[in-house]
Amino acid sequence: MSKQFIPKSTLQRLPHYLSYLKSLPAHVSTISATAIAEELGYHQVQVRKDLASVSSGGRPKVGYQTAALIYDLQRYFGRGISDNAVIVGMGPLGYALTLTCEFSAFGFRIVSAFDFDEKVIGRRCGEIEILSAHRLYDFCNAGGVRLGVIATHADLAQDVCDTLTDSGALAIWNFSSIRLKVPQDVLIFDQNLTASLAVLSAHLKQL
Amino acid sequence: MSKQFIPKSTLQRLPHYLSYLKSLPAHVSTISATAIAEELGYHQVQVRKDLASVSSGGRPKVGYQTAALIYDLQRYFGRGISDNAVIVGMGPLGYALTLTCEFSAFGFRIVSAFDFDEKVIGRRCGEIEILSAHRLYDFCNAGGVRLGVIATHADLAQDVCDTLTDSGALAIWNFSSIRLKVPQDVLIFDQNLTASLAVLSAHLKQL
DNA sequence: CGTCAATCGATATTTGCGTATCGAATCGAG
DNA sequence: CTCGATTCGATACGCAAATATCGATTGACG
Repeated sequence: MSKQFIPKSTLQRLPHYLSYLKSLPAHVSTISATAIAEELGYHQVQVRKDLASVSSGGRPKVGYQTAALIYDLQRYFGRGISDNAVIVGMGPLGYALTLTCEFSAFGFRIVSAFDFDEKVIGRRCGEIEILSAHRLYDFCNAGGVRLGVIATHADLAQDVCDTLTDSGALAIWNFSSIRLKVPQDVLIFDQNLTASLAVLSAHLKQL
Repeated sequence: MSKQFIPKSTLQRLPHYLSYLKSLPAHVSTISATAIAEELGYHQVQVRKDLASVSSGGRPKVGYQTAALIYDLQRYFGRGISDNAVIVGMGPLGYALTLTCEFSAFGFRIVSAFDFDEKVIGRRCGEIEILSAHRLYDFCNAGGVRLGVIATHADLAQDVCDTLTDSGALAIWNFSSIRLKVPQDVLIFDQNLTASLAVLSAHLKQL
């Protein structure tokens, strides 16, 4: 188990391991990297490396202890105090994200949602109340919000982003189609659906 | 302009160039790679390489012709006949994707949406009719569907995927959290929101 | 007309990540 | 107890993409 830097690509695979391990029947107490790789379509060496970064190792000829792996993975993601998060832009996409993403499994707590549209302000999305986006700055400043999810239109995204980072947000999950400018210490994670369509489109055209 | 293989990472940046160029005032007739890189936060060499893959080059001391670049980019994505696409799983996420993704800008046409839930079958999402997922196979077979968007729960995803590929789909845009197994010639593009949360969570924890 | 600065495009170099290889450890069978 | 099969983990290699470097071209200006 190395507590150091874990590459992004590894981090993205870890949830796959976790959900796969949890899907195993209870009597499977150990599992080999070979078996995991086979099932998930990864390379066995990659599986060993990935698991080594969060867990304390397996035994030759036996494999890894399923329960210990699950424990280590869950601890890695869930550990520590929950990070407060807000979501801005409660159109269909913001609405869907709020309802379907498992924020809590990764140590996040959605504390509020914001929108500019008077028609949705005051309504609820699940347990979350939708507030006016004009209250965003004050709210974040007071609540120690660390993650901001941006699901607004492109033309509002940079403003919202500035508000979030100015009020102390340290990471932005950006669903808008533009590149956000942020201070150096803020992590931007782009989830640009437009870019994905570009890849798919190009792939089909060049067949 | 190289008509050859364009790497995935480049393809994902191309839409950014396009939307930035379109946002420029009309009187900006030429622009340098340096300026674009500055604005979008890329490296200038990377911008030149990226643009070289779809456009026919700029001139030293002047830069690229804005209009020509926009034309080339749009032609690259929009060219050819529209590819038919279907979306399966009309929960909040499928609903949001259908309404907000600019499928048409990338040569896709959403021909239908599917769900397993009797309560939503028969309803409409924008101009799209929601059909029973049991009709998926026949529909795709008849309609020459090339792209399938999977926004179902994880436990249904593999079944849906099999149906899609069996009926001729060549690319899958996968929003479920599991790894799909597909024939070799089918492209899977994973848009795993869970994996993104993992990266964000890990980043905040290791501060 | 000649010089300088800006910019492009081609060719290295570097870096990050995936993959292969190999020795060491462990368990089971004979 | 010994041998062989399996699996782990460390090191070495390879590839693809990002970045650096450099010469070539163009326009501006004196």
